[in-house]
Amino acid sequence: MTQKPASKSECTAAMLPVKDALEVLHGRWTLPIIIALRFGKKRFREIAREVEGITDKVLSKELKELELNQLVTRKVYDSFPPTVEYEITPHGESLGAVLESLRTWGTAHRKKIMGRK
Amino acid sequence: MTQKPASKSECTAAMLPVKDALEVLHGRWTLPIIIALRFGKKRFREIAREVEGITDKVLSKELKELELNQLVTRKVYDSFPPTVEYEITPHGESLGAVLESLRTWGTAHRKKIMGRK
DNA sequence: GATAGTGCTTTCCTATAGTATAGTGCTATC
DNA sequence: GATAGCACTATACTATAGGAAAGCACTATC
Repeated sequence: MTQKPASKSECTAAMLPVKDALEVLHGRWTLPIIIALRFGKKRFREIAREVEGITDKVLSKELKELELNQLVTRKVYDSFPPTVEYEITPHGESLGAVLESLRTWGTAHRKKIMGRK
Repeated sequence: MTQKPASKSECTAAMLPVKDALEVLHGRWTLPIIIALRFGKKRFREIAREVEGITDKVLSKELKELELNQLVTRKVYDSFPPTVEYEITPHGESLGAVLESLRTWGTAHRKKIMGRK
């Protein structure tokens, strides 16, 4: 699909939203967290346990970012030991299609590059 | 779409290829380069001019990575002033669908977060 | 009354990505 | 014969992501 003469503005326009999306998905932890939450709402400690290797500091930071991006909501029940629930938003759920296409391509890529598995 | 009990292995399996795909797409420059090449084969200097801000060193490194990932091919014509042509492979082209879904989601995200534009 | 669990925050440190700048061997042009 | 273009490579720096470890206010349990 080799197209038109390719002006700079065309490239930029084509790229901006893609860049936005990738900025949301980038880091090492964003994805594992989102995927964990796609299986149902969870508390801080639960996420920390499921996303192995992450430190509290980083998890806390990532969750803040996800909240800013309106991908998850944070509900605080101020009970005796603090209870905070994180839940994915509809907007977060809408990442499903993106994840699916990444998964499809990633699978093909993996076969291509690594031969198998 | 809140699903099953969510075992660790399920999450991992769901994630691996997605992670692979994101690893290919990550960095600041990969995408601009790929998009530039989707408009047609180009020489080193042409890419350098189109992807503004990139330095030669980084471009050279990124192109090597893309070649390793079999997303672009490198053809050297050993003429008087060196001529090297980079062209996207079919596998590289197959990123189109991914890019498209990233673009779609990114557009929605942009509207949601920034209010407009 | 010591211990453990909760959801964080703080400090300090390292690794990696990216930047800036210059240089190389060669040629064609002025 | 100076300059500029080509496709790189080299060196040395900065910025950002993330890691390790501890602390905090609080409570329920032993």
